[in-house]
Amino acid sequence: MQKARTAAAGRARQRGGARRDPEATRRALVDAASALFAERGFDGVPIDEVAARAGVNKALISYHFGGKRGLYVAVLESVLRELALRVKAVEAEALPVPATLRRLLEAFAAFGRERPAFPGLWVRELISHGLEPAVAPHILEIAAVNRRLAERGMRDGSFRRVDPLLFHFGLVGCMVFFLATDPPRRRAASAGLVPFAMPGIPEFFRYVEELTLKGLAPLARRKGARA
Amino acid sequence: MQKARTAAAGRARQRGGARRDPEATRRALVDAASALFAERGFDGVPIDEVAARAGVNKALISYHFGGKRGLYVAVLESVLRELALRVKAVEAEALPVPATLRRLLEAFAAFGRERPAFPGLWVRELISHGLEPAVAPHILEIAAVNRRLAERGMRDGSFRRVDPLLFHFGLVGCMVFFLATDPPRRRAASAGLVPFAMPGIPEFFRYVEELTLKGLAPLARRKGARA
DNA sequence: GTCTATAGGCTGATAGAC
DNA sequence: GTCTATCAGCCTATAGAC
Repeated sequence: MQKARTAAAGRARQRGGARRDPEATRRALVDAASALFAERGFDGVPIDEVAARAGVNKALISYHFGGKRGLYVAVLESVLRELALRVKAVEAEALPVPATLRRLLEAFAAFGRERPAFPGLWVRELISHGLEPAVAPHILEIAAVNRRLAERGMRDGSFRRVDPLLFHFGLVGCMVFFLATDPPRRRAASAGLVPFAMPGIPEFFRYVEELTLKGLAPLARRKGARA
Repeated sequence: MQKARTAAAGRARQRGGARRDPEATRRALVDAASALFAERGFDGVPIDEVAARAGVNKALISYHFGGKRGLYVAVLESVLRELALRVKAVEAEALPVPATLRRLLEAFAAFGRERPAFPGLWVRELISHGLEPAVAPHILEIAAVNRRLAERGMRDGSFRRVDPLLFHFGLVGCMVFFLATDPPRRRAASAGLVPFAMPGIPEFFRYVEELTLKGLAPLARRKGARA
């Protein structure tokens, strides 16, 4: 929890009207909302609680973000921006295709590890409200990285002919779904609802990596195609 | 929409107290709720509306299902039961492994076509509330079918060594995620938020089939391994 | 079993002082 | 920019008549 900073900021501004640094207020709100929404979803969190955790007044949510939904979108936007950044960083490493694929998987896995509740938040948003225009650019950037990877793979002989868009959706679909359902899967396992051990994220991601590499390999096998 | 039947039932019982067939009431409620929840999610639908659409009084929801949440669970249970039934029917066909895989994909695709909003409903539920004990058996049955398929594939040489559970999650993860996000993807495309044509369900499912078959094929290629 | 009517809780938003 | 106070809306659950 990065709650310490937030609470301190709240205390610092505790009394009095127009104090200072509206940007800090916005950030405190986004941080608090980020944690809370991730845990319980949009409908599960009253704005009073967000304001309390941020150490600011709830009226400020309307003032700065135009309402609860506006704050929510700001949260999504900030997190997805960061993910897109990481994905682009992987592309910039300019490694061979199989290594890039692995680094991409790792980037998503790391993201899921650091913010375990966010993939679920994102999937719910996508299903419930569709692609929010404010976050669309980040999503498109990620898709573009994946598509370029597929194209490069076809060019250099790592992959056979494949639709880059299908490649993209297959890859992120698997990953995001698994990450989003990991917390509930873990809970179901602990609750004894399931008669087997649930696979973990690293295990599953390794499977996806292997499946992708082998499934897209050209018919004539290449020396470097092993996982 | 199967609304005709529902509305008729409602009209038929329109006036008076204790009328007849409580089972019909329950079914009308589940049908109405199924459509409404699928469209707008649990929080998006007031029970008044469900009752109105079912042509019964809203108090009956508490009476028969113990509240809104109980009705919701009944909806999930009924739909997942049907999906599990279809999946088991595919297994009972006892076709060769690649054909079974294809029929499984088809069963999911058909399900998504007939109830386009349900995959989204299910994913949201999974993420928000975890695996509801009432539906867990159906989910486990589906997983079991997939696991047995993987095991059979390894036995008869269609597949190389693979963890059946990873196989299951990879397969349903891809499918369910794609189905759940298909409606919003389509909307995003119509809204011009995206600079390319979105792939359709049949296209994507064919890709998954091919990727799975080739990705899991033993190193020594087999004659029947082509899609 | 079904319906009517009502209560009670909670929530998001704003008006207006500082 | 920030805070206090308040409002109006909506939703679920139930008591009780038929």
